[in-house]
Amino acid sequence: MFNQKKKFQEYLKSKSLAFSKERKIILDEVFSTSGHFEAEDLLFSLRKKKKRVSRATVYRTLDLLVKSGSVSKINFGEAHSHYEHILEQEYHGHLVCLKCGKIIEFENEKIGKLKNEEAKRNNFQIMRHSLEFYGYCSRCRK
Amino acid sequence: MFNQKKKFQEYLKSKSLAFSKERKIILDEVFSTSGHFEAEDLLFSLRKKKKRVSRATVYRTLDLLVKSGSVSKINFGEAHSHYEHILEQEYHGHLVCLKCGKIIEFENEKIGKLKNEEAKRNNFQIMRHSLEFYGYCSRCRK
DNA sequence: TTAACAATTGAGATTCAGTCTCAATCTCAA
DNA sequence: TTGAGATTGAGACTGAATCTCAATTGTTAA
Ligand SMILES: [Zn+2]
Ligand SMILES: [Zn+2]
Ligand SMILES: [Zn+2]
Ligand SMILES: [Zn+2]
Repeated sequence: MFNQKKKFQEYLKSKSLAFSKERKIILDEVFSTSGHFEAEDLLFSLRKKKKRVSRATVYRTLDLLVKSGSVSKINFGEAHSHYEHILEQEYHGHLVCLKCGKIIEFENEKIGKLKNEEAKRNNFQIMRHSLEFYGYCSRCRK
Repeated sequence: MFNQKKKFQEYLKSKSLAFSKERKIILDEVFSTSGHFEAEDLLFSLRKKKKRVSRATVYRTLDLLVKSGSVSKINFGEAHSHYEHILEQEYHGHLVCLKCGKIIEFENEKIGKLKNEEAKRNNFQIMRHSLEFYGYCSRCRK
């Protein structure tokens, strides 16, 4: 988490981009939330705290965070995206409940094996992955 | 493919829904394309062939196709969705090139093992999955 | 210091995919 | 034949995300 914040700052430096007041506010907010969040949620949390940053800046900064590798953008089959700050876990996926929307995270090193196999087989340089299982959680299956 | 068309018709019957002229046009078009397509592409192909079906009906029918299990909806990190008719391949994923947009399909039974492991571990009933690896294809990596 | 230039921002307009509304039409069983 | 429910198309609408552009801030060179 601490490393990830640093990573973003290094990224900005490497691209000669400023670590502006607004970018700091967003960075801190992102890493103060746990788990997944949506861009609009982030925007409203900031508003509630009277830390006014425009919607455009929120989206722009989230893009930078994604590019820097400290945040990932995920799609759970909805119209909008979700984000999460990247944890140490490298081989991380999600179980998404189709009924209640609950999201369970898992980590499984088989993802790494799969990745290596397919990278080699297809001569592909894999930078990141996205793995979601959709179904019903224990409470929602009848 | 043939089975999948039938599957859709059975689904409609099971829900007392009509296999209307429009639904047939869309079904045929979906299964005449190979690989992935976008809803707007489908709409446009139909227009070119003078088979006029409204945008609303295209989207509505794609939803039905997804529900029937004969088509799947995929997100490759873009704003719009992609669709593909479901093949026999059960454990199927995608390699997406971040530069040229090329999509390579793969099938790997490790996905099945992973699925079973996580289903058991989290007491989850998994209905479907989505697995994408993002990176650079052989032509795009320098 | 100052001038020039580039980066950054916010407000609001715009885009775009997808959904909704609703009146007209179709289907089919009673 | 009637009527309830299913289906459709046109176009209005929505919501997420992006774009525009003028104002502001930061950086560099003279
Ligand atoms: Zn649930
Ligand atoms: Zn996660
Ligand atoms: Zn490529
Ligand atoms: Zn595929």
